[in-house]
Parts: sequence; C-alpha cells; structure tokens
Amino acid sequence: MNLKELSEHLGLSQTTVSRALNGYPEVNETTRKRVELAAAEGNYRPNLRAMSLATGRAMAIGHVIPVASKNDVVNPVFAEFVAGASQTYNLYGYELMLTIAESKDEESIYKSLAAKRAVDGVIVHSPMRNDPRLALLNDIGLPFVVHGRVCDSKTDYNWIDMNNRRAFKQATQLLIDLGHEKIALINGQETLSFAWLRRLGYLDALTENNIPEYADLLASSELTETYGYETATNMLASENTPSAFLVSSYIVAIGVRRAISQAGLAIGKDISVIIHDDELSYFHNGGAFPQFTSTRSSVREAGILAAEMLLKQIDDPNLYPQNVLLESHLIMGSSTGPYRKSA
Amino acid sequence: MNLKELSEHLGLSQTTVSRALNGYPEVNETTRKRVELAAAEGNYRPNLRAMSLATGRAMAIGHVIPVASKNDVVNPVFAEFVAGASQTYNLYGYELMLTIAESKDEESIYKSLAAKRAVDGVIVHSPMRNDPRLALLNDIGLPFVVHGRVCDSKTDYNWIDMNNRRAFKQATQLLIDLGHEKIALINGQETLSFAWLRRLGYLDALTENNIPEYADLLASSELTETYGYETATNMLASENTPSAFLVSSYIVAIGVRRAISQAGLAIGKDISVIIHDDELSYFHNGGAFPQFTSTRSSVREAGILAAEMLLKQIDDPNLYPQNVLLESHLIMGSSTGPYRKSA
DNA sequence: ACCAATATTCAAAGCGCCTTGAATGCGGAA
DNA sequence: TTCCGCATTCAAGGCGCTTTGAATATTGGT
Repeated sequence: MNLKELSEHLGLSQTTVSRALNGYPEVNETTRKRVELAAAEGNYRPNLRAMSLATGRAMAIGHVIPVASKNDVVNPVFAEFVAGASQTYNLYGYELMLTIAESKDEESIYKSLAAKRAVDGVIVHSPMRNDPRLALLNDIGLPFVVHGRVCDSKTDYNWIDMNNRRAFKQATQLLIDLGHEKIALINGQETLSFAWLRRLGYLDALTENNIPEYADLLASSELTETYGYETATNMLASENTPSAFLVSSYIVAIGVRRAISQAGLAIGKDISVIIHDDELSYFHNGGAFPQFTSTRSSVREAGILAAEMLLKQIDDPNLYPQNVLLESHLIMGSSTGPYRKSA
Repeated sequence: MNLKELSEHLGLSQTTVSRALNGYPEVNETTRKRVELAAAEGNYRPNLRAMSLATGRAMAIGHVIPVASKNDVVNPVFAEFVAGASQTYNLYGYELMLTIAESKDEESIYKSLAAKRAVDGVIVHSPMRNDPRLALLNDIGLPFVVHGRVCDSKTDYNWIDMNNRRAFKQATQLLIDLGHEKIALINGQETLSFAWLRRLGYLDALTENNIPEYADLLASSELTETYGYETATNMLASENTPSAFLVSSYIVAIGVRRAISQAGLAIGKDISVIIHDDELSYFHNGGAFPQFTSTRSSVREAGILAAEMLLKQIDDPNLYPQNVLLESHLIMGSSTGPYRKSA
C-alpha cells in the first residue's frame, strides 16, 4: 500500500492524505481521523526511500566502529552503547546504520556515507587524542557527536564523555588512602583519549601525594582478557611488585584476577584491584557487595544521550556544539583492602 | 555532485553517464573511461535514496537484535556476528541496519521495516525452538536467513548454524572418557534452539554411555558471568557435586572459574570444564595450550556466511532455501583432566 | 555513394513521497 | 443576495536516479 493507493481508496488527493498523516494543521480533523484509520488498517508506512528523497533527510544515523584489522577485536563496549542509541532512534523514527571497518578505510567510508546521502549524521567511536576524523567530518559537513573526547582539538564539537580523569584520580586516591604506593595501571591504548585521560588522572593522584611513578607499572594495550592476564602475571613476577592494580575494564580485570589467583594471592587482601565498570549487561558487578571495587558509569546511558544530542544537532544545524561530561561513581566492592607488607 | 551536474559537466546525457557507471555494454569504452574519471574526480556517488527508489532495492539488510527488556543483556555474540556480516556487506555495497528491540516489539519492527521498504532482507538472531518470526517473515514476504535453527519448523528456510548437538555430545563424551559421570550442563535459555540442541547432545552422550541424568545438574539461563558463578557455587555446595562442567559460553565460564577457585579447587585437576568458544575477539582462548578445553566455532565466520547467503537469496528470489551446518572443533586445553575421587 | 546493420547516445517517463501555489467550499458580514 | 476571508482540498512539480524506446552516428558491404 502506497500513498497513491491509499488516497484513491479514500477518495482524497495525495496532498491531503500526506498532510493528514504528517500532522499539518490545514486538515479537517474529521478527515484526519478517517485517513489515520485507513492508514492503520492498510498498514500503510511511507516508503522510506521516497520520503527521504523528497525531504532530503535520510532518517538514518551512521555508526562506524573502527577495528585495527579484519579479524581484530571489536570493542565490547560498542554493543552496549549502540543498544542505548538504538532506543533513542526507535523513539524518533530514525534508523541506525552500522559499519564495522578497518581504521584505514574509515575516511572513505565517511565520505561515501555523506556523498550517498545515506545518513543525516554520525557517531564517532573510540576517539584518539588527536583524531583526524574531526577535521574530516567538519570538512564534508556531516553532523556528528563524539563518544568520548579528542584531547587536542582547537575547534568546538559535540561530545559526550565520562570523566575519565577524575574517575581514575579518585580511584588512585582511594588506593593511596589504603596505604598502597606501588599501584599498577593496566590501561587501554593510550593513543585513545579515554586511556590517556585515565593515565593523567592516575598521575594526578600520585603527584599530589608525592608518590613516585614507576614506568614498569604502566601498561597500555587493547582491552582483552589475555592482556590483563599476561601483564599482571609479569608484574607480579617482577622485582617491583605492585600491591594494587587499577584496571581499565572488566574484561581485562578477569585476566588480572586469573593471574592473581594463579600466583596464589587473594584479591582484596594480598592485592587490591579497582576496575572501571562500563556496566556491560552480561558482567553484572552489582549487589550489596560487588566483587570489584569500581568506578562505574553506564555506557548504555551514554549511548542514549549521544543519540539525543545528535538528533538535536541535526534538527537545528545552527545549534552551538554541546558537551556532556558524565561523572562516574566510585563503588566499594570486595576487591580492595588496606596495604599489607606481606604481599 | 549529482548525476545531473556530472552529466552536464561531461556534456553527456544522464542516461549515458548512468550506464557508463553501472557497467552497461552499450557504452563506448572511451566514453566510459572519461565518465569514470570525472566521477572519481568529483567524488560522485549516486544518491542512495534516489537509486533505491528507482531500482526498488533498498541496498540494506536489517538485523534485529532481541532483548528481553529495555535494560536487558545484549548477547555479546551478536557484535562478533555483525562484525562478520558487515565485512560481506561492505564488499557488495550493502548497508547494515541495526535495531535493538524488546522481543515484544519485534513483530511490529519487521512489519515496519518491510512496509517502509527500508531493507531488502533480514537476519534473524537468537531463534527459538518454535519461532513465530518464521511465519511472520514468510507472511510479509521479506527474505531472511536465520542464524541458528528453528527446531519445529514444517517449512524450509535459510539458515546457518553450528552443529550444537554434535559439539556437545562430543564434549560430553570426552568427559565421560576421562571418567566423569556427574557432569553438569550450564546452558543458555532452553527456549532458544541453540541451547536446546546442546542439551540434546549432552543427553545423547549420557544415554549412549548409560549414565544417569540428574536434574539438579542441569541449569538454563541467560549467559552472564553471574549466572555461571552462582550456579557453579550452588552445585559445588550441594550433595550431588559434579566433577565436571559443560558450559555454554566463555563468559559464563568465567563465573564458573570464579566459583571453582573460591571453593579452593583446581580447574583441570579437581574439576574439569569444557566450554563452547565462539571465538569472541577479546577472549582469546588460543595458543598451544588454551586455558579452556572447548568446542570452538567462529561466530564471525558465521556472520560472513549468513550475509552472503542472504544476498544470494535476494539476488535470486527463486533460489531454494539454503542450509549450512558448521562443525565445531574440539580443542584440548588445560581445563580438563581425568576424574579424581578426591573431588 | 548508398543502405542495412550495428554501435552509441539521448529524451522522457517513472519510482513514491512532500510541498508550493492555486482552487474550491463555506459561513458570516454587508 | 453578494462578496470576502478562512478553512479545506487539490494539481503539479521536483527530489536524483534508472530504464524504455527512440534518435543519431558509425561501419562494412555493394
């Protein structure tokens, strides 16, 4: 059933039917009711392609998820984020167009998306400290919102981020207050903003407390279980053994826990661990007594908000860039405890 | 740059330019070269909306990921699967339209997708043993491929699945060969086909070996870490203690491992564990000596193949439904060992 | 040089919708 | 009754592409 058929069926012009369904005021309320009824009965939905050709709006948002190479890790956070964004799109009648692409292809994908008029805007995932995508997107004039921040940007742009720096400073401070001094940071790739900011927060706390920084207690890599396991194993076997770990994700922390347990140590007693918890739905770290002490912030919530921000921007292109900084909560769990010499 | 501008710039008709770019034979090769060059220079891409309006093909595939409720678990497998499918779509110029939706809304989403002509086909995720979506999709005439199978279907349909039954039978047999008799199955929700088939495989092996089946060694739920932990903890504390666990996913196994370690037992010695390994990229279970003995099958690969199957089906609507059954590999790791009475 | 056959190119219609500008119907004021 | 203004409705053009059927250019044979 298309507009023509529907309007013929009703004995009305396409104009009137279209206006009736799109809420224009110059339609008799009686007529509108009739039209709406008939549309519902005939399960009529405007052809998306025709509609966007006519209006110039694609009614779709692009999400381009970068991976380093073809068989590389897909950041598990993205599924949660997208789940949030999808909620928003459903609400406003937008579609979500997903592309998982190698970083090297990203530029051409954005260009193509724009040239094809496939999307009205995009969400930028995994921003780097100095991310070339900002300039690119400004250049091609595609509205966008960054999930995270670009540290070295001269211009303003839309972003929504968690306060990584503050979160990790706070977590480090807690460990220091518990008497720890040798605190290892098992971080994500520090070319990425989120990891860099976490590192800064960690260093902030050390500096403020006059605690020396040990290069061999800093690790930075992709967030996998294996990375957590191997790094923690090595650190525990080294001379400069840490008494606490600050870990950038739940998944990495699983590897760390494996290493600790394998070394015959007890988490929360011999060794303290604080993680950042994105609240991935299949890793529930909750209850009255969570396993991990954590800085917690819902990625799904960020997805919802980012999508809303983008839709607003698309709606009003003159809107000044918006920024949202979400705060995390430091949640006490059973993975932290006072420093013990014996460790 | 649109077709009109490009053709004016070239001094050719839109017809010729369009045909030149779409590889029609009735275009002079010299002209074609000229057109292609100009198109590349002007970064011309046909407007997707206009193109699909003219051709009647949306050039997009829908993926509808069901979740039980708004804040429910998003199956982590889906990200890997989608990463595979996306590779295929990139290759063929298709877009991937993702919707994450509560199960109760799924029907209306499929209908809407079809009525809006937003997609040319869909991938059905997480099929149930008796899944109403088959009839629905046949009804609205939307091509589809199921990732997994619907156990109770009279009609043929496209699917690609891993041989769950055989995999779990084989894994169970291995445990039996190692002397285990009290083998717990920590399974997914058995309304879902994959979990049901795994259960059948497990029972097949028990039956063949005349080993009794204990209801309290069977668990079925959503695949979260917490589920694994709590279930294993309870089973280990019960009268009818299992000496081996068969676990439906890596994530659940992490919880199981936590429970085992907390009970002071050693995996691969006191207790054996076999998992199913979907090869999630951030949980590498490889190397010469993987931590977990596992039935392994790449979900990403399945995504690639499913997408190819769907595109073929769309290309030729008269194609008889296709089926692909992927076999898993039983990979020996360090989480299994012979039965010990002491456990 | 002429014509049929073939190779190229083109003008125009149509995909299904929205939207501009014009047309119609109606009631109340004059 | 006549006219004007407002409330409704409509016809037609356009979004950018593909594709049909017609037109033009080119080629080889005679």
